[in-house]
This record gives sequence, C-alpha cells and structure tokens, in this order.
Amino acid sequence: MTTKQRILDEALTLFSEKGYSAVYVGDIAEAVGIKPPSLYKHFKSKQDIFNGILEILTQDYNKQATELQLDGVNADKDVGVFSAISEDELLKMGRELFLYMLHDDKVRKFRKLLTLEQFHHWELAEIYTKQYVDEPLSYQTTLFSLLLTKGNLEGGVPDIMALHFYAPIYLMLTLCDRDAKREEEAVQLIEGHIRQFSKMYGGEL
Amino acid sequence: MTTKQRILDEALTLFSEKGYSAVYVGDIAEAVGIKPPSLYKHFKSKQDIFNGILEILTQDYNKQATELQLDGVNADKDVGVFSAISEDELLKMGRELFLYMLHDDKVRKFRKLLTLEQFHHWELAEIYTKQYVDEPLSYQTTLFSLLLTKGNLEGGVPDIMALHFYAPIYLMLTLCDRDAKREEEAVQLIEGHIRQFSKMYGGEL
DNA sequence: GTCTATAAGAAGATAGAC
DNA sequence: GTCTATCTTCTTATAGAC
Repeated sequence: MTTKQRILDEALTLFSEKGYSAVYVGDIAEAVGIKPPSLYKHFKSKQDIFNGILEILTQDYNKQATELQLDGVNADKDVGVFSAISEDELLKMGRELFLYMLHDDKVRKFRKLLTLEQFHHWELAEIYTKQYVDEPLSYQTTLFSLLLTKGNLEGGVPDIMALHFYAPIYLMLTLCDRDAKREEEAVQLIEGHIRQFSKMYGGEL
Repeated sequence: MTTKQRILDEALTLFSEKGYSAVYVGDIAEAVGIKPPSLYKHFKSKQDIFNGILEILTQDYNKQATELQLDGVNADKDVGVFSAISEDELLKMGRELFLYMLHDDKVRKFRKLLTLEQFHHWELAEIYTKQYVDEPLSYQTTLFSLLLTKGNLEGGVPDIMALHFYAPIYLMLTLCDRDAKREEEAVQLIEGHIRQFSKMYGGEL
C-alpha cells in the first residue's frame, strides 16, 4: 500500500469518528507514522485529503451498486433470483444487507463520515440520502412490485412495503453505529421483523 | 431574554448545524451581537457553553417525556385513550409524533447536535439512543402490548409491531433533517405506512 | 519522500479600562 | 457587562536540507 493510500485510509478512520474539523493534519500524520509536512508531498491541503477520500468512496459505492444491482434500476434483473422467494430467502437478504453495511469497514466509515458532515455540506447530504434512503427504497420498491405482479406477495403497495422492509434495518444500522454492543439484539429484531413482514405480506411464502 | 440565554440559543443553532469544533467562540459572539471576550462573563469556556446547552435540553426532554408520557413507563396510562383506537387515531398519533419532532425548534436542533457529536462523546450517543430508539420503542411496545390484550390489534408481537410502526417515522425524520424540502413526501409516506400498518394488524379497526 | 525549522494566521482565553 | 488590547497555544502550511 502506497503512502498516499495509507494517508487516505487513516484520514478516513479519523474523519469518520471525529468529523472533519476536529481532526488535525498532525493526527493524520501521526496515524500514518510520518511528520505533518510530509503529507503535503501527497496532498496539497487537508481539504484535498478529504476530497480524495470522497472520490474513492463514491467510486467504490457506484461500483458495488452496479455489481450488486442495488441501484434500483436493475432490480428487475433480480426477479429471476427472487421470483420464487421464500421467507428464509427474504430473511437472508435482510440480514446480509444489514451485516454488510454494518461490518464492511469502508462502507461503515463512509456512512459515519456522511453522518457527521451531512448538515455542513449540501453535497454530502445528497450522497447520504441517495445511498441510505432513495436507492435502497427504490430497489426494493421495484423488487416488491415485481413480486406482487407474480402473486408471490400480496396485500400491499410496493413503496410502502419497501419502507416497511427497509426502515427497521436502517434504524438498527444507525443504532449499531453508535453502540456496537447492540448488534446481536439488532439482528434478532431484524429477523423477527422480517418473519412478521413475510407473514403479513406473504402470499405463497 | 437574558444575554446568557441568548448565548445558549445562538450556540445551539450553530452547534446543531456545524458541530462543536467547527463553531468558533467568535461565531457565537457575532450571532449574539457581542464581542468574544464578553462571552466569558457568562461562561467560563466554550465547553461550558456546550455543557449548558446539554443540561437545559436534557431537562426539557425529561420534562416533555413525563408530560407526554413518552417514556415507556407510563404507556399503560394511555390505554384509556387508545383502547378504542381507530385507524384515524393511529394515523394522527404517528403524524403528530413526526411533525412535532421535526418542527419543534429545540427538539430538532438538539437531535442534530446529537447526530453530529454521537461518535465523539459516549454520553451523547447514549442520549441519542435513549431519545430516538429505546424510549419510543419501549413506549409503543407497551402500548401495542395492551392493545393486543384488549383484542384491538392482533397478529403481531408487540416489540416487532413497535419497530414496524416507529422505524419508518424515524427514517423520514432523519431524511427531513437533511432536506426540509422532502417533508410533504415524507408525511404522505408515513400516512400510507400507517394505513397499511393498521390494515395488517387491525383487528376491529 | 521524509525530515527540521519556521512562518502565518486562527482560535480560545485573559487583563483591565469604561 | 461590554469593550479594546493582548497573550498563548494550536493549526495549517511552506522552505529547504538530506
């Protein structure tokens, strides 16, 4: 790993815990194991480091979203996978979505960074909303819409169903970001939630 | 309003938007309309101002929680009110909870402050979790539990029902904190959510 | 590319006049 | 209780040797 990458890495860790303005370039340098002036051979300013982090993580997200087809546009491609969805599969989908977002280091740190900077920078608020509200809901709306058409699920309106399915996962995610000790409890609540969800909406489930 | 109160007021506004370390004592002084050194006649330090805000808002919350019986301990007292709950009443309850938390100036600013400082200070994370996860869920769990006993609602487990009811409200709240323009859309989604909720769980509704 | 030395300015806080 | 002047420390950033 190059020094430049290590700077971005350590800076992300620090920014995600303390926020941009509470992190000093000296902190970043110390975490990397160099002296502050050396940072300026790799980045022209503190803001430049922050922008570098943002660029990489946005790219990572877009790549993942395309690959995992979480961008809502490609949900119809997943119907093949989910057309015969069972309660266990729905449960697995929810639990894995939750645990991935919670445990993946870059994803978690980026979310925390966005959380801390969302009221400061309009662009960061937009990224947060896109990644944690609009695209998850959009994806699941499409998915449930298709499952309703197929008669696999019934009794609901797709966008409300998406909200019902996703909101508890989101709530537990923000809870565990504050307090990792509550992960087990969160997983159990999510599992109970999805079982109830599939019981209520499940046609042939 | 005393100068001391105005300082706390303006400081809260600034802290809730930019976070503690991005707000300078000069910013607070300017907002109040005095010079920075004058602040130190009222508070001994910047941190002291922050602590003063915290103390008042925590008191406010505890008072409101007791009055509105939102602390989960007193939910059983509300059963009288809700024992004959209708879909419209459930809808009103959800919408008013949402709009109060969103529009009340102190509540909103305190929540934003907690959002920005939650990863920094363990105590603030605890306050956030208490106010926006544990107590709302605890209150509603008790409430739904009692309504289930009375046969007013059916088909669910109380703590999962509470999560189903509250999580979408919480999601929309954090969304509108980032982007006030989405309030109308959020209210409509919450209304659709609660109608679906009462359709699914409603026994005699 | 990393270091030491250092500049330049910002930020928190105090002293003392009014 | 507010002000001007000032202090100290912190913070970002640059210069220039190695």
